[in-house]
Amino acid sequence: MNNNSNYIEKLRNSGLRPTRQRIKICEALFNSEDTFHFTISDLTKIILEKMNEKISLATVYNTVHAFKNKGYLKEISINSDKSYFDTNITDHHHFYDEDKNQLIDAQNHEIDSVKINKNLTNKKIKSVEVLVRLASDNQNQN
Amino acid sequence: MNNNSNYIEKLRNSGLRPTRQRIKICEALFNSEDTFHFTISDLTKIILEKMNEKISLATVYNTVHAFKNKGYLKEISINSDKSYFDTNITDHHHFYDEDKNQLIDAQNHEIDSVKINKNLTNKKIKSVEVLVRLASDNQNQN
DNA sequence: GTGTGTGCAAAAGGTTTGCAAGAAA
DNA sequence: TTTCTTGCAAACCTTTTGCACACAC
Repeated sequence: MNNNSNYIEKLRNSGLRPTRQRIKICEALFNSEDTFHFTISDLTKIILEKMNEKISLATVYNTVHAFKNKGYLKEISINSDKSYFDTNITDHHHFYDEDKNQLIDAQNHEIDSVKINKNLTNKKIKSVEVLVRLASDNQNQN
Repeated sequence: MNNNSNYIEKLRNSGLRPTRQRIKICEALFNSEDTFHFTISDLTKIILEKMNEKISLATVYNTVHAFKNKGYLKEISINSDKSYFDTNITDHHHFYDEDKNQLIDAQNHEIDSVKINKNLTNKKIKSVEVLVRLASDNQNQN
């Protein structure tokens, strides 16, 4: 795993000291090819159970918010239960399966880009987020 | 204000007993022509300050959720701070002004309907929500 | 009278904060 | 040695819950 030297550099370049905890969190978040969604408690659990390391909640919050501010993570609004974060920082939309409580990245072709026809004087569009909620089709149950 | 008899009927038709508290909450929410957005604490404050009536938090939560389940209110996801509700229950999208922390209903023509190109076996689309985040344009500040 | 709704206070959950001890520069 | 970071516990806020009392029917 010489990824760690990349993380150290990445952190340093962002003005964040490469501490043991932050490097672990980088490993948990960015070692996989696949992007994924998580809550703070998911992440804490992953680090504790899969990586055998205990990082205090305050530090996890701290680091996740720092990463979000640096643009390494995106926050997603699904409901007000908790905050969900996404390691996929490209512009993309989401499907939310309400039966399985599962958030799914939409592929580019699955949701056409949204046209905004509004006069935005002195304002700019920061983001356009589409959330498509899905539920089982009762007319066609099985 | 003979609106109250409408509210009483509306409540009764929904299987909700028309209590003093529920009628007050109806007045607070539905007396105006204009739709609006609110949090539970907003609503509690409005009832307390503008209508001089104290309704316990538990009852406000209770009633707002009952109204949401009956389809008289919609819940909106902006962030995970708190739940926002909308008295506009038609299909519509939102702009969120991050400078003013203000949520604005999009007019139908302002956001074109979103095309979903996904194979949804045994699933149906429950809702499509677009949230456009706005911020001040720094290239054109004033 | 019976069943539902209300109000209070306590509890629960997620998130933030203050501060002393520890690590990085 | 200076500055930033961590960890813990306490605090905070929103939301939910349990239960006795009150109200609608």
